[in-house]
Amino acid sequence: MKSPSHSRDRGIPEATVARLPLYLRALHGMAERGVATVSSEDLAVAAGVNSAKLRKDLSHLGSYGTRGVGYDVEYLVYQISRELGLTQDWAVAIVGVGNLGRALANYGGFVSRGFRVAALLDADPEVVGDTIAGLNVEHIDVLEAVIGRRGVSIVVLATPAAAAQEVCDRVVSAGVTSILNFAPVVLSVPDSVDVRKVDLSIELQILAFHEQRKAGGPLMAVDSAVSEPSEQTGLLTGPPKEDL
Amino acid sequence: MKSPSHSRDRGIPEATVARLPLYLRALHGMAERGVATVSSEDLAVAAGVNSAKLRKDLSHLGSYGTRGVGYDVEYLVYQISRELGLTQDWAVAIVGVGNLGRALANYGGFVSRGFRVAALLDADPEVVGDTIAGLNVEHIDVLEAVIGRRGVSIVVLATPAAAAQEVCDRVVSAGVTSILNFAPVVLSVPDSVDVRKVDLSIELQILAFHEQRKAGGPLMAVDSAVSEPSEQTGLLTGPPKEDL
DNA sequence: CCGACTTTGTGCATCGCTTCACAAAGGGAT
DNA sequence: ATCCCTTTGTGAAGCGATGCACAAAGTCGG
Repeated sequence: MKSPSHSRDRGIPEATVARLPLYLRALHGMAERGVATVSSEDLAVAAGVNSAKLRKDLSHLGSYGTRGVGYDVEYLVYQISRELGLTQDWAVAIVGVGNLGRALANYGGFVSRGFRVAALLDADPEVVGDTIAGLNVEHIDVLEAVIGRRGVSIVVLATPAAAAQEVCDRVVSAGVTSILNFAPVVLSVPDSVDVRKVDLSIELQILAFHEQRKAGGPLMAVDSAVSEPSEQTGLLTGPPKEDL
Repeated sequence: MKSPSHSRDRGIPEATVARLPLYLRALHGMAERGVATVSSEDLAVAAGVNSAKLRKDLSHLGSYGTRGVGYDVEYLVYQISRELGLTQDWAVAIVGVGNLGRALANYGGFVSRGFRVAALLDADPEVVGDTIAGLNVEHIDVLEAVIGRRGVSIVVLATPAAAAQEVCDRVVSAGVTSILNFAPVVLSVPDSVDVRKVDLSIELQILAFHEQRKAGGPLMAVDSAVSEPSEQTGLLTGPPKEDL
């Protein structure tokens, strides 16, 4: 399920799927502002893409535009939502209630459309029993039961790196086939399971690469950056845990 | 700087750059376990990629392998680190100290290699003055001063969506050209500025899409999706037009 | 009803990334 | 030194994504 484009994906390219949420967000904003119809050009600008690309993307869903006019905002919202599977409610479980897990649990946009946090799980007895964002934190022991009984189909992994693969295995055994992984490890899963990863340090490193290029190009002076410890930054004590 | 591949990038493709951190992480793990040399095959497995791809990626940095033997782990770590610009220290400022900002500030892997949190900034007087991960939270008013004086070259945006563009503009004016954006908005910046975005809800929506496909495939009852435009769309406002 | 104008949907050329497959290069044994 | 084995580095084919450019299709004013 990792492969770029599926045989029977009804021909919706992966690259298009990745952009649909972007269009959807832009459309929601427009709907709220009372915009009734929008041209591919305007929507493309709002989503930060090329208008030809946008039209081609939308054409994969069907012909939902009107030539000479544009797209009906509400209708398009519905069509994209349906295509993305947001017309139903997805039960999500968050495993690992460290700093990040807490942040995710409190993340409003989570619940907003299509997703519902159905469980918070952690191995640490210290946090089990806490209430976060109105949810009780349960012990990881009940993982399988929770997944089964509450119909969890998407699991968010926010555990320390060391625990991620083990939890992942259990989650997969329990029948979950969609995982969003925040732990900095390469998870190994069967082909039938979809894993998407969000990795802060990778993003920073990519930025650093380009930044270095920029600095080295024009007129690289002194590599500043390290110069002054400046005020209180010097006493950055070791952070609590390796937990993300 | 958004363009996929730069003319004078010394020819390192963007796709390759995005994988180098992955290789680096795998190599660090191996170095810690005392592995001296590694073959492209083994490293590829550890990083979750195809071995031919890995070799081609590494070949963009130079010929650092030994035929018949493999790659020297430590040497390769150094070469990749240098290429990514991790041999210097990058000062990072985190703007927006909500749940996510806090989690990021406490993220250990942050400081570990090449990156140093140099400032935490927020607009809310309630949190300004707090100490998080050993750092004092300062008011957003001093943004420009902090960026200038502490040599901040990478800014992490963890503000609410509504504030993101404004903060972004200020950050860019202050001379920052690398931004990691967690706010769910499309930032508009000059071409010379690199923006990478991390967007939880987009990732979830992509997972939902594939999950829906999986559910609809094997033996889903209804399915719809394919054949006809389906009439139940009526519950949303009427489509601009219908039929054929 | 017509003609000018707008905007969609898409064929096509192009581009960059992936993957295969293999020659070239090194190590080690005899 | 020679042969065999391993593994790298890369030419070339294949594949999907991008963006241009335009015909088709629709709107609107007269």
